Amino acid sequence: MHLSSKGEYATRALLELSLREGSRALSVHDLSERTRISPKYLEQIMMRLRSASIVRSHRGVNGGYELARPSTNITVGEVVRLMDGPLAPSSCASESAHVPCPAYRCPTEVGCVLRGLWTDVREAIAGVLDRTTFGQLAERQRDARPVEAYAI
Amino acid sequence: MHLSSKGEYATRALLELSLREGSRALSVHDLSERTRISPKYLEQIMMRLRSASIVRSHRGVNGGYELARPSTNITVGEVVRLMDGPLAPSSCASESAHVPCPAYRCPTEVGCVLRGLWTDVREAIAGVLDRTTFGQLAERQRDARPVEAYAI
DNA sequence: GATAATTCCCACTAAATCAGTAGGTATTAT
DNA sequence: ATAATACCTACTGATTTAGTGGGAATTATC
Repeated sequence: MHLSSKGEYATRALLELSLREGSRALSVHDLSERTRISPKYLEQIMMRLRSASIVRSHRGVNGGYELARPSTNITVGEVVRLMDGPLAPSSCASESAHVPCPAYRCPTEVGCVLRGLWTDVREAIAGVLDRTTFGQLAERQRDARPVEAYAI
Repeated sequence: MHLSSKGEYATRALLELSLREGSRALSVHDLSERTRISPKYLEQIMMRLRSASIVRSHRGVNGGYELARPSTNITVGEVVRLMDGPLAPSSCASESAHVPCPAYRCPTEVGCVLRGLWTDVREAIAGVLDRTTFGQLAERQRDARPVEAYAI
């Protein structure tokens, strides 16, 4: 049930952008230093977020990326689905990319106990990720003690 | 967040064994026909379940596999962890295989908002899978309308 | 004791996915 | 004009996935 690095990096990058919402766009170069993600890899991730209209970009000098919508209107679930595919553990339980079960004890899918189980898991995951926005994460981060306050 | 085929097949095989709990052991050959899983692949899966003491085996003619414990005492979470590794989406949120975060905004892990999020997801998944036993699944299956009753 | 059914065990593989890297083009502020 | 940026496509090496294959050991039955 592991998230890919794309999923993890995309959330990191978007949290960073959410924390500086309102200020000017951040270049991949700067964003990669702040998030410690390889710049060329991050570039691909940002392009994918752009084509999904989660961020928008400006080219040329002083260009970069910024959120395309308010951070309170971008859910983690949306981003994880974009980078890693459906949340469901089995495609028979997926809403976004449903594929019917093989016939094993599941002829009509209604009443298949395994499908029921995977659906419960899907809903548990979606319950967390679809209700959490980057606005909330940024708020939690600001409420926490600042990073510098920790002894390392 | 997709389950591997090993995880899915192991649950299918164990559900099948749970439905016939008490009767004599089932060979890989028979089990593979009932679950529609390639026999050689299923063999590997059953061996792994055996070395984890979830099933036990008998060799020779009329040999096969049966549950090593009552089905009410085998959770889906245990099986999924065995076949697919930790439930947590990120290893920083794993109980069973914890690996510290990279330093990004998470110097001591306490108060890291992303870790908090992945921990919430892990708990949501574990909340379903660790509370569901194969005994329950078998019961649900028996309560459902029998497969033959469906029009196909 | 032979035979056939079975688990056990190890090696191999083709395909897919992952996690990037490389290099060039287009755009734009200065 | 220049330099900083995003845009785009292709490539790659490592790992994982989803199996297959073949033979040795064990055991019930004849």
